[in-house]
Amino acid sequence: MKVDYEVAIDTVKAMMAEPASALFDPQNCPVRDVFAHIGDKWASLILQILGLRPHRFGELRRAIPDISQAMLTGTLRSLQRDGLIYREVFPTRPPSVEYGLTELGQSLLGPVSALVVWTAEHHGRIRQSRTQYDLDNPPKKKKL
Amino acid sequence: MKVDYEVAIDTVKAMMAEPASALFDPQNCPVRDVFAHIGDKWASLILQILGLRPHRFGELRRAIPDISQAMLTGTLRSLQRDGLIYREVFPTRPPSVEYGLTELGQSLLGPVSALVVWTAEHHGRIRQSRTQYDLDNPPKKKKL
DNA sequence: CCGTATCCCAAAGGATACTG
DNA sequence: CAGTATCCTTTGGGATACGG
Repeated sequence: MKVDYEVAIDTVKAMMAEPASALFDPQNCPVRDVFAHIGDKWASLILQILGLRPHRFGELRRAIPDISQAMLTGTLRSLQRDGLIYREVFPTRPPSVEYGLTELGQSLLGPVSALVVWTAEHHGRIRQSRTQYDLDNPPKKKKL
Repeated sequence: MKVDYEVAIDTVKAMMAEPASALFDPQNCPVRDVFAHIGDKWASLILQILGLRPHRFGELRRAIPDISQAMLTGTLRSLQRDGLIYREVFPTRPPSVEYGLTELGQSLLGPVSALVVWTAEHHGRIRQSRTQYDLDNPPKKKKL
């Protein structure tokens, strides 16, 4: 599936132009709502990993060494609640649990990956910009 | 500019396949780094608004009624530091300040808008999924 | 092996008052 | 008008220990 960025930009502009656009309604804003999830520290990473293939709980832990068990469980729950991933329990001994993308999650993988690609391409320039900014704006001095 | 989601997905998969991929390096992961900014509660919203046209500080405040002055200032600083927006001061009395997208910010608008469009299209299904999940998983009971 | 519960600290974020 | 400083509350997220 292909997407034209110009069209997407215009679509969003049109959404914003509506009076009382949902985009500006703190209660009902899809952007804040969804970005709050996929934008969090771990969710998009998990999404990408599950995009490769389904993983078991322990596999995910090993794939993301610096995540705590509590956060992994919590993030998976949240994604599952949103219908982006499925959770399947196999009644083995000891039990094993597999996570994978639902169709909805799969459909999210495209736009998110596009953003990741942008990110990877421009990361250097962003870091450069930060360095420059910090040079121009040295840590402030207190009044004497 | 058009983007093929399949290509983006494959690109990211290739990035993840590399041994010691930067994507899994907590220190150097562009995804975490950039998502931490644009994924935050306000940054993407500001990006979209500035995509419409440059805005003054007060205009932004009015456009986003539920943002505190401190958060607005902080978010703008962060975006400026990353080189996504510019800040221009007009020496009027009283002074006025204009914010707008840089070229880099403009180039980010496409991928982010694509994600916003996805979000708007699927928000209903996500909310539905949440409701269903909450029905299936009633608030837990304490042990007696 | 998976998941939950608890505790605790650090950072995010809001309100308000003050300055250039 | 724009921005800073301070205070205070809420949340995010890590460590650990325990239960199914």
